[in-house]
Amino acid sequence: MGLKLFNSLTRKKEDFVPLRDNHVGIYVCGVTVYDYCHVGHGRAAVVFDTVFRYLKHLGYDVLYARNFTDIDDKIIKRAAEEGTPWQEVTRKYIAAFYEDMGKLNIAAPNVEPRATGHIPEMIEMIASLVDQGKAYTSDGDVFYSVTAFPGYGRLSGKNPQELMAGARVDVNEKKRSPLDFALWKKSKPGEPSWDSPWGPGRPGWHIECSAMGRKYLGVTFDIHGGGKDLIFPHHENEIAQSAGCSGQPPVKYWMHNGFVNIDKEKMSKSLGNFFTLRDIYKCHHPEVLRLFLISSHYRSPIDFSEKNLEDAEKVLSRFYEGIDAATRELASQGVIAPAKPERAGGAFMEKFEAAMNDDFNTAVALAHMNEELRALNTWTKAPKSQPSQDVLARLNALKQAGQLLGLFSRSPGEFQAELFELKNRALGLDTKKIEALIEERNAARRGKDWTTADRCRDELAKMGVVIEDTAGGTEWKIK
RNA sequence: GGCACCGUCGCCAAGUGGUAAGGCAGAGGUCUGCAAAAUCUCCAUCGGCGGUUCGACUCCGCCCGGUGCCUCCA
Repeated sequence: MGLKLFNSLTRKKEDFVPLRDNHVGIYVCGVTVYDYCHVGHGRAAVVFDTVFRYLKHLGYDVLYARNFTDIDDKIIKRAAEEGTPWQEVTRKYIAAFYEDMGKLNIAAPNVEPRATGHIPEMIEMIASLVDQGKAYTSDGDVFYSVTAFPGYGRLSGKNPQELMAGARVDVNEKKRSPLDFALWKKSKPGEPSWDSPWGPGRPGWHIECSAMGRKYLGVTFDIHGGGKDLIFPHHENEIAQSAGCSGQPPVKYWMHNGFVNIDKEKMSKSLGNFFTLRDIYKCHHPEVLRLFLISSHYRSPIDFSEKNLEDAEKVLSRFYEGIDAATRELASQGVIAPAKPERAGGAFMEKFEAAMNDDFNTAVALAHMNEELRALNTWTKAPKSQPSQDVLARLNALKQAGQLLGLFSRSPGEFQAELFELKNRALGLDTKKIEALIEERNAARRGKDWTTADRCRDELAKMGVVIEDTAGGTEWKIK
């Protein structure tokens, strides 16, 4: 059974068939670099990173492009606010993007084009549209004439007539129709500008994706992704431009991820209810955030809350601990599990792939992983129940599945240490005191002085420390 | 107002025309001096009302409740 994915254009789940044999071209709208990324940006990045990883896992030769919008009104505005050149604004936030997204274990796309690096390509497309009579110039601006494109509204399910009627669009005398959108914007004095056949200016937002998608992936490519909020007008306009230019549909499958909500409301700048990734990282492990983000289907809205992150942390810790315990048990039998799992098979992998093949159903994939973890734990407690080579294969499969989802990027030890660090930042625990208490308790236990032993444990519990007596000694962690 | 989408156990979250995955929390058991961890068992009839059907939570209609898009937005 092959991959099926939901195509926003047809609103149906479709069999995925690449345009060119084994090659897949995928373009995802990145971010406009004028501020720090929030959880919503994180979700989009995680969703398409997971798609990217999984397509490669299926054996496709994937070419993944994700852009940076590094020139637009918001950037110019931010530069003015910060009193810095606009190039400094984009430099700063691109660096922040890599830092924040890197922690989410987002793999690098094959190409990361920037709008400002592709002005000639955009100008060429705009010129072509003007030549074809599908765009017009107006006082130094160039607009796309939406009425010239018969399929307008198909992706977003909108009717141009109705859009026109209910147009709340700004009144702009330069435009022939309120629905027309800018391909090229005349620059005001002091604003960044590029020379063009229509005078100095800068590109409109939509044209960059059309130009860069075409340049790197071809006139028609396989998958175009982005957040649901980009469907209209951004992607609708992109189709109009690209198809208007070439006469060909630019994209075969459109994929859109759902929003991150806070109390059922969309997380957004204007509502002010957003959390930046770097804020989250102050209290939560990035991989916990990633697990949270893939714990529901990518097209559904997902409610961001402290409780949900805590749940995700418990799940992730359980995975790491189970993998760690199984790995140790195997090692004790002289079986060494490789850190990087090889290509795995087996019943579990088949179920995992079936889930992922069903429009990237990560929630079901995780359910299978939980079941497999339970089986693994059962073995760890009773190692004679299965041959260790079989267990090694199962462990490998579980790790591989997790890594396909961008999880298990650390060793169990690293993960525990990072989690400890994070939690201890708030508690500021006195490690020496904890170890002294544990020693006191163990001394009491040796003397069967259970009252003292329990008192020590209660005291530790009050500090937020949980202890665990194992065969190898007493271990402790922060609750 | 127009167009979409959603409403599944206390919480999170899959799913389906033939009687509901998984996680958290909870109850009980095993293990443990006691715990913790792990494991086992238990724990929902799917917003409401009609209809279609041999059979619906899954299809249709209406109602109630919630959200999104229609302006920049992942």
